Amino acid sequence: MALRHAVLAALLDGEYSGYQLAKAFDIGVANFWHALPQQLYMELARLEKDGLVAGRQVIQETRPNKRLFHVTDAGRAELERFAADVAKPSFIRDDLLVKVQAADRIGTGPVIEQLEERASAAEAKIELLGSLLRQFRGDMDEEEYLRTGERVGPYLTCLRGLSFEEGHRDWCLRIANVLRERRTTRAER
Amino acid sequence: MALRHAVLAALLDGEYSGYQLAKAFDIGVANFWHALPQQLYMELARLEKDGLVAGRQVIQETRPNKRLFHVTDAGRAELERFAADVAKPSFIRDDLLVKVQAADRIGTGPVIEQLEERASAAEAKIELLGSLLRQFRGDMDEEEYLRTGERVGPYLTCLRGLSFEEGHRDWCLRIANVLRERRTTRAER
DNA sequence: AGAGTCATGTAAGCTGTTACATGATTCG
DNA sequence: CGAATCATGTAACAGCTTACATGACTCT
Repeated sequence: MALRHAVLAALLDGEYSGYQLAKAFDIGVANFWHALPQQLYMELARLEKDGLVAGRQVIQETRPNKRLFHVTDAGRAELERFAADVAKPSFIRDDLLVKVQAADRIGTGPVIEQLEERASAAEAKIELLGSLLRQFRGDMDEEEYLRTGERVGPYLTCLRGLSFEEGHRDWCLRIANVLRERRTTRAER
Repeated sequence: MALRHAVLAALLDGEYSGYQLAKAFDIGVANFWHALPQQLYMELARLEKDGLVAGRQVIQETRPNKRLFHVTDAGRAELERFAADVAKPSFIRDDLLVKVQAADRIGTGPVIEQLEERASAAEAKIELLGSLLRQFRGDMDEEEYLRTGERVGPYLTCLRGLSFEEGHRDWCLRIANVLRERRTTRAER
């Protein structure tokens, strides 16, 4: 059970509905965990049953009703326990890298295109994370915020996301160039 | 079915047994896909049944017998098809980042320790990848190898792995320092 | 003598994805 | 008027992890 702790950690800063959580898992939380909305609804139900989160119904008139969840003391204790035991190594799974591994044994055209699309997507995410980080730290500069800010957890994970996306973008562009040049060279032979 | 293509891509460069593949999935292939040996044995059986790989028995005297697999023409065609259709976005799942997200709401001691262990592990992987890359390119320098080398796919994915590990190491060390300084500051209050 | 490597699998259980299901409101 | 947003779930299926099972050889 691993999604469980990601949900608890994401829910530490206030009340969220399943729907809002799903959006968080698409932006900031995506830097350390990926999950689909269906999974979140199921996990929230399980967490509530186990007493690690509690929800309250909010009746809305112009919108469907929703349930807002927060972490209970038992939930915080569970996170504490989780933080202390050994972490599994992180792992990557990426279709595009599989394609690159095969790149010079198959047609490179579509792979080059996808590398460039990925680079654009990474660029967009970089900008998104940049503004998220600016929002977090307000008027402070980064060093000051990291020393004195109230809540730095989400800031730190976004920093990792930012560096990941930058590395990803640079690699995609470089590899796209390498493959394109190799294609030209071959065509000339 | 996603592991399937990772196995095909890893198997492009010759014959491997399940056991050898498992080791590859622990080093170079780990840069784009993670899988346990059990999964590989199962996947190889399925791939063989579907005619995408073929295996031949090798009888050994001082070692248990083994089966060496290679990609068939049908397998190569399947990879080609795979490379052309849209790639799912890559995603990360990392326990340690979950802990960092929660960091200033729980005890940071164990998290700092784990960050430093991770940094060492990343460092070890960086060295491993460095020597792998040197082995690949022989006497050539990187640019020359990327322009003229016979088979650059595995080199390119290792480059991504290298940059990922470097980013990971740097982040771990920086975050460990940030959390440690915040702890000291709090203790002084 | 004990640990590690070589070598291959099965089975149970847990996790994650895809497809299905519904329906009002708001924005362009 | 169509698309996106808000809002929550169920069910079937596919994929992954953990535990079990075996056994010889080599290195320290």
